[in-house]
Amino acid sequence: MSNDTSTSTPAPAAAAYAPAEVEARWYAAWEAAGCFRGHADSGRKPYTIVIPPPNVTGVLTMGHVLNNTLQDILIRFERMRGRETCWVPGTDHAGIATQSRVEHMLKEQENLSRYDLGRDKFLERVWEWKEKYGGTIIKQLRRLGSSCDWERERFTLDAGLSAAVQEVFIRLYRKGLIYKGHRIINWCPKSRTALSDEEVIFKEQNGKLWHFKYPFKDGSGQVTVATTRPETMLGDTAVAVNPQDERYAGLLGKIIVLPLVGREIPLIADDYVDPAFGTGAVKITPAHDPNDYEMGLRHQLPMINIMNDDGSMNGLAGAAFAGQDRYACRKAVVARMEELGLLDKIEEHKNQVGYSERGDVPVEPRLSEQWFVKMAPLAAPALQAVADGRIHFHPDRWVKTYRHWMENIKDWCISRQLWWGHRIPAYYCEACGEIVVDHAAPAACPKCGGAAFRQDADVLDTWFSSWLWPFSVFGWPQENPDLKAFYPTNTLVTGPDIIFFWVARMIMSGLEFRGEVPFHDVYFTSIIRDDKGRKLSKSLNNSPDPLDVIATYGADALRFTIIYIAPVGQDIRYTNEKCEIGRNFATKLWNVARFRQRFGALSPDWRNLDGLNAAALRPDDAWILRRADDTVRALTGALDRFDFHEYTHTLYEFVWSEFCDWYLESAKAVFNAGDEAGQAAVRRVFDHVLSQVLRLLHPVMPFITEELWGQIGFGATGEFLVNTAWPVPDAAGGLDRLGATAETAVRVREKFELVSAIRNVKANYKLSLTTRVKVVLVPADAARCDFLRRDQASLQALAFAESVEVRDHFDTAGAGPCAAAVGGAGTAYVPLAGLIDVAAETARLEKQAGELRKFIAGIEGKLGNAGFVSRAPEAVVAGERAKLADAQEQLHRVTQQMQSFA
RNA sequence: GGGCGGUUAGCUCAGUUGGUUAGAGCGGCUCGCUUACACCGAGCAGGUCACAGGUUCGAACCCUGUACCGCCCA
Repeated sequence: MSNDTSTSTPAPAAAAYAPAEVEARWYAAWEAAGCFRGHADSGRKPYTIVIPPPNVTGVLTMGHVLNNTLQDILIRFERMRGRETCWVPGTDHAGIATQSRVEHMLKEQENLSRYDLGRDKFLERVWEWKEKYGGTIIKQLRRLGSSCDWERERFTLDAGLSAAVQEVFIRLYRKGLIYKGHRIINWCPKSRTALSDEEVIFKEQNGKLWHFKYPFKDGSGQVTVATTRPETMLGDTAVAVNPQDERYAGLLGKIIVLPLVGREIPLIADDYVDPAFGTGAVKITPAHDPNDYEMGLRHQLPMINIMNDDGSMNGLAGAAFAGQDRYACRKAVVARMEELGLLDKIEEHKNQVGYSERGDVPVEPRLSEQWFVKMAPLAAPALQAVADGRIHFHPDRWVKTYRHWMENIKDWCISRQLWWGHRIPAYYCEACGEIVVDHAAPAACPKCGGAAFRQDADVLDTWFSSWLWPFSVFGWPQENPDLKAFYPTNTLVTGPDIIFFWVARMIMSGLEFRGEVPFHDVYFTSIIRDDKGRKLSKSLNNSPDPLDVIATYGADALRFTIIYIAPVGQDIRYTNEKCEIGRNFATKLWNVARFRQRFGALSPDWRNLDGLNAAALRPDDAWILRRADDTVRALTGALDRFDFHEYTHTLYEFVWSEFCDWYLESAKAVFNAGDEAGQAAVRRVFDHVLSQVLRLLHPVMPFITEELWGQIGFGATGEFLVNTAWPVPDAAGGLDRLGATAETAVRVREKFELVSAIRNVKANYKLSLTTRVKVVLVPADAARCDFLRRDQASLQALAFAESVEVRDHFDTAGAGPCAAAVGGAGTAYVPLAGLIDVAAETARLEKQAGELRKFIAGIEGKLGNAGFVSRAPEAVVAGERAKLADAQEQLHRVTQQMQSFA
């Protein structure tokens, strides 16, 4: 851009596109103009997406880039198609992550723990932190170009969303679907809270299997048990064997004296025990293992919890071990057992150890009183909604994963021993202990009349608010126009890693509380990996910062690249250098615009082809119009099918390999030499197609397309490409009437192939592309002859020919040695006086002849097969015959040419 | 142990209901400043489609099995 006002000719735009300034300018303009706002009352058909709320402690990652680019593509596409789009952004409060972050900060900066501050003061500090740092990722999403409706930004701890959480808890409690119970749950000793099953990540470890001898009380011997967790023996209340196991048949019912503890425990039989594992005898610790817990219930065994909430041993573990960390205790137990001669042996053993997702320490299964959601009744309708197609998954194989989980669903532990989150709306009567679940503590206890209540100290799992997101963001439980207009939402874009955490639960809550599915389509994204196929992680230091990438390549380039390289349904291997794909493409586009601007103002009638007639169009014009139309069709279909790969690849191919490589070059012939009428016609076609390209490209590259749309002048002042209509394919045969038929397209393509053959001849003689040569063109037949004669100027320009003469015959004998480019459309003779190397030329033709012969042999093989001729569809057989005739004819021309050298 | 994906050019990946001379980008080689673009253009090379069977007139594509890699669930 030039600031020079003294001259009317602006300085030429730079050859390379510089995204930074353009991106900042347009995003601000869009937002200021309210382009992204969804209006519940517009009367237009809504299209809604709710963002998978990123963690409020989070920063933008490449995963977010992919996920949000996909959502933005859909939103921008549907907006251009005239839908009332609403993309709701926001963040979740991330209970454990946020609380730990602030606790860590307090410790570092003020040497305070949350207990030092107390609950209320601590929560004030967390809110302060949230206000200060919690908006990071939201700001970063703007840099990416995400066209979210920012006025609807939500946070899971907002008053409205908190009201929804409370309402849901109360309703489910009253319905009997939420209960409080003593269960074995997953305990994170680092965060000191219960976790749900989904928050446990199993890692394979090289552990050990310790074999301990447990003596019988009667002195008649002993039983050897094998365990991976020796410290838990302090809580053993039985030893179990399989009832079918003959080794132990006579020993059942014997009493064992538990070493180190002295407790008397029985030898029992239970089908659950696998006789093949270890010694076939298993120590049973009901308070510290889910399977043992079940067995404990079946056999009414005592359940002894031997650990504190931080993973250290408590008094029930015995005085010798109390206070020790669980792993220190493990060593101590083994050492003591060895001293006592009760350690039989130690084996190497690979096992799966559950880790806390957030705390990254081994989870301790622990008997504990928690709140649960009874899931089976919620799962049934959710299963049905996916089974009967009210919700579609893409790729649809995820349905199996979903179904398997839903059919084996377990109750959901929703209470967390944290302070940051939605406090459980349960009140306990101080007098009698009665539980009252309500919006507030009652005035009097319904049971004893007592007036003193204490609220449950715990908060709810963050996902217990996220699962309401598709309707809580619109104000539920208040009925209002937003909710009515925008729920159910249309499409959810998310990673398959949270299919259980979030997707499945949203479907359940949507059906339970709204009686309607929360969305109709779920698109599961790829997972981004580095070039070695490793997951991106902080510890590997292989996570590129998207903001750095945007600074280097531009947001459009990043967006385009990440979609372009995403394989269909597979993980992405990403490196920053791949963004060159998008950057180069943006530059290409930028230069198309620069090229166009050199040849006059925008055609006034670029919007459509009305009033054009076939006679005014060159074959090349007809070809590009037809190809553009094909492209509109293909891209619309691709986006409808969530085929983002096809969308970007088809677009790239069309713009680069057809519009730029051929049409633009062909247009030069007219722009540089044609008459005014001819130039106007080509400008109009060029502009029409370019307008389609910019619109088609806008969903994935919003910034540069908006910039060029404005620069070229497609939009009136104040009009945004964002709000411009998506191109529609030709419906009424308009293109056919302009001669832009499929047949024309084939003929033009054939002509281009001939041009390539001529260029090949030049390259073979080390002549530069632009070296002017004479070309004598002999078309393959009369129809092609007519066709090629229609526009020799294009042929001449594309081939960089000094002249092109179209003849029905060429006597090579008279003209002397001559190179020949043989293509389907005909033979192009290139007399290269003094340059012809007969041996090289023969070799080149011989190679082509070899290829043709191989091809012919293949087809002859097929056609010689009686089965093929009689069974294959007629059209296929006819097609093969046509190809054969064509190839034979070409081969004839090639061999003839070789003979001319003889 | 159960389930799901993958195996196509040196690398990363396409390949629509079985009929293509199996494609693209990057990388490689040879030319080239042709006033849109060297973040470019032209040309070229490069693949027994993991393996073994089967179905079919015809298989990268469908079926069975095997091997290896990855993910999810127990």
